[in-house]
Amino acid sequence: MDKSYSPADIESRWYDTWESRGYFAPDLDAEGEPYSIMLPPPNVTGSLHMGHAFQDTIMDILTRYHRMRGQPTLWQPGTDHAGIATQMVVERQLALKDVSRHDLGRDAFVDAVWAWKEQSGGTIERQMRRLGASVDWSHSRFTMDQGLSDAVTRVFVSLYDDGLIERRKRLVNWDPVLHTAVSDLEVESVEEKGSLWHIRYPLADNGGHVIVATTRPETLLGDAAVAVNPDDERYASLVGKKLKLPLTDRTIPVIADDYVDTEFGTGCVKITPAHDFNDWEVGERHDLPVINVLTPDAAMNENAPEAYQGMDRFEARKQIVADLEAAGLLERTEPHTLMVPRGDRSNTVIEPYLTDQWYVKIAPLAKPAIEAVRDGRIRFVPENWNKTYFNWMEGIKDWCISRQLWWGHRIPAWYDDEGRVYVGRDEADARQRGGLGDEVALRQDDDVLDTWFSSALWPFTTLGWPDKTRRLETFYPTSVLVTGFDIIFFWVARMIMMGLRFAGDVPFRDVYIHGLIMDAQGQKMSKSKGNVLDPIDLIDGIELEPLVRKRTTGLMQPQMAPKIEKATRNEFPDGIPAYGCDALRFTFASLATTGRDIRFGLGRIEGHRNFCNKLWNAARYVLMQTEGHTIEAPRSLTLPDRWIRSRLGALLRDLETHIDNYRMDLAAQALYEFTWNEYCDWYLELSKPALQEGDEAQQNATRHTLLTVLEQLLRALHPFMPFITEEIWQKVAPALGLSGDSIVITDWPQAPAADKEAEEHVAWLKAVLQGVRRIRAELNVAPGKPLDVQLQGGTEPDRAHLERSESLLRGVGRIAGFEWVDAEADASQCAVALVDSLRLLIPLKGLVDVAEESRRLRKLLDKERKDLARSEGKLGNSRFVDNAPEAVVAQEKERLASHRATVEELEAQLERLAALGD
RNA sequence: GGGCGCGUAGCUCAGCGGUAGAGCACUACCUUGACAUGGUAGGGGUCACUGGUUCGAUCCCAGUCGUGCCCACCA
Repeated sequence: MDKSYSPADIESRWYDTWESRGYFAPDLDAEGEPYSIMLPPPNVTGSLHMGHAFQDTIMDILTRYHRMRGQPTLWQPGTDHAGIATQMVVERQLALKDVSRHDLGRDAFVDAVWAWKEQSGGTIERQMRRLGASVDWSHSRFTMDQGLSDAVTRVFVSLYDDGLIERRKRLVNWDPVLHTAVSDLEVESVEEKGSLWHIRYPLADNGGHVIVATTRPETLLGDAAVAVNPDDERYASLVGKKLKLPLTDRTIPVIADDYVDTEFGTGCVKITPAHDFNDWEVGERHDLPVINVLTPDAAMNENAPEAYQGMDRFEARKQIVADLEAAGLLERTEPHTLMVPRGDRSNTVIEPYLTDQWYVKIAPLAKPAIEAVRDGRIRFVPENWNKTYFNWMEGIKDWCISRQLWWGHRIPAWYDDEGRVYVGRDEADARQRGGLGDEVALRQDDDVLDTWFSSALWPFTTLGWPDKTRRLETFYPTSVLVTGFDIIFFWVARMIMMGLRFAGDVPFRDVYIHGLIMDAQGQKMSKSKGNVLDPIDLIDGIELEPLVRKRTTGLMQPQMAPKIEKATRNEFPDGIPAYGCDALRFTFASLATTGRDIRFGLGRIEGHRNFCNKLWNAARYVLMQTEGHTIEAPRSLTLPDRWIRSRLGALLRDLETHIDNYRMDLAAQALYEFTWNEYCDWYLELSKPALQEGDEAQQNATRHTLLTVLEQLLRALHPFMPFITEEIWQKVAPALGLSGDSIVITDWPQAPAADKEAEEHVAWLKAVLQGVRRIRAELNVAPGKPLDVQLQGGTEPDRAHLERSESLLRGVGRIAGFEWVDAEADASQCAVALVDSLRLLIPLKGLVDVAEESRRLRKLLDKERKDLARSEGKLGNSRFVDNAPEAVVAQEKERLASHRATVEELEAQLERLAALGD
C-alpha cells in the first residue's frame, strides 16, 4: 500500500464493478423485512447541488446498512420532468439563438425538451455514481415515462369520476411572464416598500366624497364597489349611495361588509372582484360585477378607458396616480410596506386573474392523510414537524393543477365545439364514455398538469402501479422518506394523500426531515449569490481560476460578477483541494444533526480527509504486521485484544441505535472516535510490544485481533465511506482467509460481547501511561528516555494489573523497570503521578526542578481540593443524602474518598519538596 | 398576527436532571519503522439573561432579550 491515501485512484475503480455485478438491485428472495427508499427525483434541469449530495449520502448510508443486514433492499432512483423549471431552461437556451417556443411550435419544442432531458439526466446519473449512490439503476424511472404517464392519467380520471377534480372559472395566481397559473405554494410573499394612495371617490348625487386607501391604484378601473364596515358609524349614512368611479364614467355603490377593518386606512375599501382574492369573495356576497381590466401580460385591456389600454400595469399605475392628482382626487400618498406576491420561478409579481382552471378538491383527500400521521402510521423525524404538517393540512385549499405550459402531462380532457368537456384515458375512451360518435370533433385541453401531480404518485408508480407487481407488493409502503422541510407541502403531504387513496396504504413509514445545506456564513447557496459549491469539486478539487469562472459565468445578473469573484478569491485563495468522495460523505453524515441549517465549511471535510488517511495507515500497519504469517483462530486472547473487541461491540451497538434514530452525526462521531482514539491511538500501540516480545500464541492472537477488528470496522464504516473501505477490505479479507468478492455484499458485523475485566484493565493501563507521559511532557523529559518507575501504596487490583501487563507497560511507556517501594521510601527526588491511591514515583535525580515540580503539583492540588470541597458539601447536606438515589450518593462517597486520598498524597509530596528546597 | 426553531470553548456544533464534550483553531515538546493528512501533553466555557420547580438545573417550567425560518387576505 502507498504511504498516503489518494482518493482519486481508489474511487475510480470500484463503482462500475459494483454496478455491473448487480449488487444494487434488490434480492427479492432474501429473508428479512424489506427495506426501501424512494429517491426524491431530482429535476432534470441541470446538475446536482450540495443538498442533493447530502441527502443522497444519508439515503445511501441507510441503504447500504440495511442491505448488509440481509434485508431485501431497494433504493429507487429516477428523475422529475419539473414542468416549469425545465421548460424555462430550454426556453432560455432557445432565446440565445433568438428563437421562441412559439417559433418552434408545440411538438418541436417538446422534442427539444426531451433532448435536453437526455443530456441533463445523464449528468445527474454520472454525479450520483461519483457519490457512490447504490441505487437500483436497472429500474430507474422518469416521471414522463410511458408507465408513469399512464398512471397519471388513470389517477386523474379516477379523481374526476369521483368528483374530486373539476374545472372552474375563478381567480388564480397568474404569472404574467410565464403565462400560466401557479399554485398557492409557488407564490412567495416578499416584504417590499410601496405606497398607500388615498384617493377621493366623489359621491354621485351631491357633493362630498369618501377616501379610499389602496396599494394598487391601477385596479381602480375594475372597481365594482366601495365597502365599509357595517358597524362603522362614520359611513353608515353612505351605505347604498352611489359613487363616481374616478377616471371612468361608471358609478359604483357603497356596500357594507364585515371584511372591512375600521382601524386600517380610512375604513373604506375599494372592491375589485377581478383582481383580488378577498374582493372576489366580497363580490360574490354582494353579487357585484366582475370587471377584468388586465390582459394575460398584465397590461390594461379593453375594459379600461381607452387612454390606458395596452399600458403595462406599473406604467398604468404611474399614469393613473398622475391623472388622479391632476383631477384633484389624490388626497395624499404615504409610504407603506406590504407583502408582494412573487412567482417562485419568474420572480415577477403574481396577479389574481380570472381564468378557467382544473382543481383538485383537497379536503376529502386531506382528512385521511391527517389521520395517518395522527395515529402514527406515519412518523415525522424529528417529531415536531408533524405540527407544521397539521397546520398546513388543516387549512389546506383546493389545488390548482392545470398549467399553461407545453412540457408535462397533457390533461386528459377533450372539448367539443360547444365547449362541453369529456374526460378519459385517451380520446377514444373519452368519446366512448361521453357516448360520442366519430363524427363529433374533439379538441384536447392544451394545458398540462402541475409537475407535483405526478411526483405525488412516485412511491407507487415507480414500483409498477397499477399493476400488482412483485416490487410493489414487496416494497410498498416504503420504509422512509428522506427529504428537506422545504418540500413538506409540495411533495410529502401530497404523496400521503395520493398514496392512501390509490395504493391503499401510506407511502412511507418514517419521514426523516433533514436540514438544508448553507455556505460557511449560513447563507443559502445560490448561483446568483455566487456561493455555490459543487460536490464534485470537493471530491476532485478545483483550481482557483476555473472556480471563479464557474461561479461568474451564466449569471442572471452579470453585474454581480466582480463581487462574486472577489469573495471567491478571498475564501478560496488556493482553490479547493481534492478531498475525495469518502471524506465528503463522512462530512455530510457528521453534519446531519437535528438543526435546520447546516453550515458547510472546509474545516470539517479536511479533518475527514485526514481521517481517511488515518484509516489507510492503520490498515497499512496491520498488513505489514501480518504479512507472511499464517493467522489462526486464537485459543486465548491478550487483555488488549479482549479490550478492543469489547470496544468494537460497544461501537456496533451504538451505531445500530444511531442509524435507527437517523442520527448520522452521532454514528459518524462514534466511528471516528473508535477508529482514531481507541483502535489507532491505543490498540495499535498496545499491539506493538506483544508482536515484538510476545510468544507465538500472543503474537497470533494479536495479529488475529488486528485483522479481525479492522475487517469488522471496515464493514461498519462501509455505509459511510464505501470506496476506501472496499479498497482496504480487498487486502484485509484474504489475510483472514475470508471468501467473498466485495465488502458491499458482506454481512453487518455481529457485535462482540462486553468484556468488563478487559475494559477495567485497559482503563488502568491508560491511566498509568498517561500519568507517566504527563510527567515527561511537563518536566521536559525526552519522550524516548527510559524511566524507572517506583510504585507506592495502591491496592491489590493495582498489583494484579501490573503483574499482568508489566512488560506491556515497559514497552509502550518506555519504562526501564517497575519497583514496589514501601510507604516510607524517600520520594523527594521523584516526580509523582497518581492513579487513585496508587503513587507512581519517577526518580529524576538532579533532573527535578523543585520549583517547577511544586508548581505542577500545586496545580493538580488546587483542582483536587475544589472537587473535594464540592463532594464534602454535597454529602454534608442531609437533604441530598436523604433524597438522592442511593447509587448517586454511593458514587459521591467514592469520589469523596478518592479526592481525599489524592489531596493527602499531593500535600505530602509538596511538603517533601519544600523540605528539599530549604 | 399565528406556528416552529436557535442562543454551550475563538469558530462550527453535540449533550439535555447528578462533577461540561467533539472537530477545527490555539500553546509546548517530538522527523519514535502505520500515519507530520502525524504523535504526546496542555490552555480555553459563571452552558444569553431573570425568576421558579428540585436535595441538585446547561438540561424541566415561566418570562425577558437576541436571532432565524415557515404560514397568514388586512386594502
